[in-house]
Amino acid sequence: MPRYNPAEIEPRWQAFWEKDRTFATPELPKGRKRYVLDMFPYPSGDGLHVGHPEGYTATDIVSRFARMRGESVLHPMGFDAFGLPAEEHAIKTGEHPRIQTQRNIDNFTRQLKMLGFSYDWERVLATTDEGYFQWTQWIFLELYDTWFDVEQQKGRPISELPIPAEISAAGDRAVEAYRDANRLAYESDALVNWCPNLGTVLANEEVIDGKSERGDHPVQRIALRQWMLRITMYAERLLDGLENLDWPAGIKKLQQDWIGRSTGAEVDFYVGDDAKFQQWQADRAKTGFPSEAGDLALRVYTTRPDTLFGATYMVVAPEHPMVKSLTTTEQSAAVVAYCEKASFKSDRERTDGGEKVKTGVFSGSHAINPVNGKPIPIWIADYVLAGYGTGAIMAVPAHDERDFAFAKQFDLPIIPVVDPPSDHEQRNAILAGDFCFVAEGQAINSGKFDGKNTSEVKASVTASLDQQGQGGEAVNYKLRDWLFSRQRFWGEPFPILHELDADGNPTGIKRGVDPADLPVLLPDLKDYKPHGRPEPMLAKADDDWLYVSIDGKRYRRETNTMPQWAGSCWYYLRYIDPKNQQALVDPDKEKAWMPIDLYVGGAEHAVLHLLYSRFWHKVLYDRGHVSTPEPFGKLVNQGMILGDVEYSGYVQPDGKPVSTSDVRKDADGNRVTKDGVIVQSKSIDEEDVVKKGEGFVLKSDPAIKVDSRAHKMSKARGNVVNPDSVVREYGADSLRLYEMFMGPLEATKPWAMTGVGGVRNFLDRVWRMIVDQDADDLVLVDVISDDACDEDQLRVLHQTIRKVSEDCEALSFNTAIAKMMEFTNFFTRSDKRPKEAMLTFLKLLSPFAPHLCEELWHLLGQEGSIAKESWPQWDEAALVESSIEIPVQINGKLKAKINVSPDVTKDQLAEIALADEKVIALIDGKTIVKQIIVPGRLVNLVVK
RNA sequence: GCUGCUGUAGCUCAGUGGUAGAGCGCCUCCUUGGUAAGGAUGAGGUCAUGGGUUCAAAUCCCAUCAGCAGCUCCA
Repeated sequence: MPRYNPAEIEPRWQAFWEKDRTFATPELPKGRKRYVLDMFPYPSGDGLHVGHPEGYTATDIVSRFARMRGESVLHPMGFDAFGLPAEEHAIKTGEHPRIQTQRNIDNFTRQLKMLGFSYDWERVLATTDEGYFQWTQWIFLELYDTWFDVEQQKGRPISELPIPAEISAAGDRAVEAYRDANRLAYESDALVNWCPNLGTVLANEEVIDGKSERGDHPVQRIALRQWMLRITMYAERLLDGLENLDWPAGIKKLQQDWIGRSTGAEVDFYVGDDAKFQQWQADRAKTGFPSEAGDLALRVYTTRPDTLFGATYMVVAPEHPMVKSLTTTEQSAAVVAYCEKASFKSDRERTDGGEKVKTGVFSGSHAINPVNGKPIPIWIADYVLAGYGTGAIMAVPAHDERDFAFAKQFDLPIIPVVDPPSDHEQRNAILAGDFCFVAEGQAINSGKFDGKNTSEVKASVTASLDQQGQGGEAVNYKLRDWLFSRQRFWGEPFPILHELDADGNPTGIKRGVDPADLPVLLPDLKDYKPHGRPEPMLAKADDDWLYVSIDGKRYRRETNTMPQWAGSCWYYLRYIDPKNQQALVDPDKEKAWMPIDLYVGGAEHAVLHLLYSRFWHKVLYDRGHVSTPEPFGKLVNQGMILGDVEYSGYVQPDGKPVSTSDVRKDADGNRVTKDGVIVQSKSIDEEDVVKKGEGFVLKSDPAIKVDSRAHKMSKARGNVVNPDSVVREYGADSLRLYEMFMGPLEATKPWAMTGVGGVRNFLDRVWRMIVDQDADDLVLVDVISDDACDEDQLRVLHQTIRKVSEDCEALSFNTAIAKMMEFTNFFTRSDKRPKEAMLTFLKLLSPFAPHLCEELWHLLGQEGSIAKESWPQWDEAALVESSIEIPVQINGKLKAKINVSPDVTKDQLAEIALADEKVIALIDGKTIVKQIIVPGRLVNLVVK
């Protein structure tokens, strides 16, 4: 009884592929190349979940398909293995994170191999490998050695940075400081989440609502010395580069929005002694608009310079450097208190403070509006962010929602300066200053600009400010420099040394570790518990590690570590040449394999990983280490896999069910009925519900509507599906096939275990199409023959070849599978199954269900791996049917069908249609007004 | 609030102006000493709703409704 038994077949073929090195990649491609990449996983302790194999199966099918078409395919896998969970585990158990990490990698590897993916396992890497992070550190040194030439829009070696004469004159220290201020990797003070109770610095994701995730302790924001990467210099190129990428439009837009380019003007508002305003203006007219505003002016950035006449007050961020100098003695106490309070709020609290009630405090001083010489008050408020633009704004309450809300709150004047279109519903309210209008219109209350439209006024105001040296055009980006250091143990150490003076204090001079001395390994620690000080974990290391002497000078190692993003920024390059000890990648190999032809991963990496990688890649490109300006040519996001559909309804405290249509959310977030009775959510068995109209209702009471939806898989909900158990019950080929059959790759879709059973049935059917499972031995069914296909079989076969080929290219795997199911249904009904057709079919199915196909391929007497066979070609001639059915419509409605040869002409078709009995009856006594005849498609008669 | 995506059979989805389809599930019947088995039939659709364009609309246009996802003080 030789039944289909994946548990026996699958491990056997996996062992064969490994021994045979079936999927070993050539060092250099022969002929056409295809680089197919999965976003590599973080090897968590939970192992794979069913979301992982979705993308992995898709890329595996593409890779196997491309190989069979004669292409050289690079299809590697690795592990993004630095990360917080391993460190948390180390803190708890004292076990080195490397041990736990390796255990998890081993488990992931086992699971991935169990699924039969055709990775070239000889290229596997982990970001935690010393031979890997050596080059991560090397790239950091390259960033450290690079400055961005704005003129050329290009990163260049720091040795080529032009040094201004006054800096050279000030000596070597000044030159070095100038260089440091221009490097792509630089140090700066930045706010971190310091938790005094835990005695450690926390990552943003470890902080929830201002409390630590672990222990619920308060978290403070304190400034700490940090490494930053000057990604902002590449903003324009990161934006431009998106244009030619074959990426989902949504991801491109997310990146564009994240970069957030806006154009407007910078304007200086005089804040000095009133008496000297005219003198200042005259000076400015002579010198022009300086690069720094100086002490006498407050510089703002605005995208609406046309509304300058409506600026009735100014706001600076609490962190703005001029807060102190702008604050008067009387206001001092209030301002200090306000700023301190703001400093305890995280960015999140400041930006999503519930109802968005504006807070602020008056500084006591005034600025002079450059367009009309009028003094306006300067406020300090945290709705203005220090990090965007200049950290200060001119407030135009009539035409900006936030300024409007603030002006209402603090009773500040509102002057409309843009007249909305005359048909605007709120026009009178806007002109009265009672309503905010943010769109474009005609200038009013704006002196000589009155009557002009917004874009004209923008241009003329900017030009006139420029002439007076009080403003200029400016471009701004939302994108911020990348905070690149973490105060953690389990990350790449920075290859940087800080020079110490005779007393052991830092001199401020730094040097990179000599590339020959890389990698800088992590120190051995006795334990991984936080040391309780707001500084990095590596400061716990022994002096042996911490201090270095070079040429008689003493240095202390940098103790920050790199963030998890670092290793994932360039791993795709290392796969090309994973064992190279001379370079991060051999240039010839890099040229031959890059760019990546298909990159598949989750949409959660839409912005950060993909933007950071592109940034590093562009720096490497500028410095001549890679040959393509962009790394990822085509990107596809696989959709999320949700848990099985669940039904739920609401019940009152007495157990009485309530229809979901009668349940609302009250102010406290409770679910209540119309009468205010709080109800409980209750899950309902699938058998107790029935479909009615749009939704589902209780079988027992159709008036009660219930919710039906699939939820995200989570441990808490208990709906996580484990690939190990699916493979055990159904086999890897069934899991692979089901993941692809669920729906389009990009769609979010619910898991249904019955569906896995469905595709398993299909594979069983494929098995029985070829194997006689009723025989005692493993023999073929007797209907397998050496005859040729008949016409219908040939057509079905070639239709299938075409559909599967086209769908594999287009990543529409679900429809390809549906077609193969049809093929199987057709041929199992057939009592003559030509062997040639079976072999061709197995080749088509082999990228999807490789184990089963290898097995059947051999049972049909073939040698070698089916993975090495060439992909079938379809024959157009075989697709044509000898007779086709043509619909005949009367007035656009289908009334009859006629059978004709596919190549009949228009006239013949009309003749045949008009001779049809049904048609004759239907048009009897009527006049044919018009005949629409499309050969091969239809006949439509318009009659009266 | 803004943006994007999606509404076709019980479920998951094909179908880009011309006959409403597939797979799974379901019903009924048959076969079966290897049974979460196989075979054969069949039912099931206001193509979310309303309007428009057209000889003809699931498909194009407008509006509405519903669901999902993401973003949100960026001056």
